[in-house]
Amino acid sequence: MNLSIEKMEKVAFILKTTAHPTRIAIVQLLAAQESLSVNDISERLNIEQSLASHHLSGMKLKGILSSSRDGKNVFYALKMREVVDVIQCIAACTFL
Amino acid sequence: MNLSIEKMEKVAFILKTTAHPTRIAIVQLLAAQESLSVNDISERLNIEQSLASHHLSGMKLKGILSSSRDGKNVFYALKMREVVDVIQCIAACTFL
DNA sequence: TGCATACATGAACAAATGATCATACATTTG
DNA sequence: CAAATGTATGATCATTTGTTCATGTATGCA
Repeated sequence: MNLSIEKMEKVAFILKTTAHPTRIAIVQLLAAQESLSVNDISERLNIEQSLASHHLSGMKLKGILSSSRDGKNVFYALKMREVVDVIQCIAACTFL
Repeated sequence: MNLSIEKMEKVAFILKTTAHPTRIAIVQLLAAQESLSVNDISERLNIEQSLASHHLSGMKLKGILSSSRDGKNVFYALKMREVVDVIQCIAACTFL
């Protein structure tokens, strides 16, 4: 395939954005749920609202998630569904 | 589907280990070359020997690469070939 | 044995990251 | 409008990461 430097940097950027247990958990939730509010996520993952918000807005900023407000709630959804495959791919390794 | 906490941590660990332009470049080289010496790699990537060695030994420690000495040279090779697919998967995203 | 080549290692430092806390902003409801 | 609920943000701090430099170790060869 022979990736360019620029492409490798972008790939690294995406991998880095995904490479965290909490963020992987978020992707897993959103792979099954279409969209969830910040509260939903922070409750299900047992983390503080603030921390969830930080992770979510970061992932949105980097193009992995999208969000839309509905009343008091902000719902996040997967935008870059490819990350699901990436996670599944690594998770499928028998030696893990 | 439905990864355990432990599994998510392991996946994050692997992603983190891969998530760096230089390390992605190393994986790309080793996807095409079977095995390369530290010097080969540092020359092709235009980085210092010391830096290449740090990256390589880190990746070995984390199970992504293997190494074997042949005379004065130490040859590194891909051990966890799945990371190639992970990189290709992300790189294939049209929007990158 | 001594020197050159190839790698490894560890200290040191800057920069990035992750978590927490306090607080600000937005929306709905009384 | 005031209070309550849901979310965002920014400061702070500890930890991790990436890089460089100096130096150490291993192997081959004169």
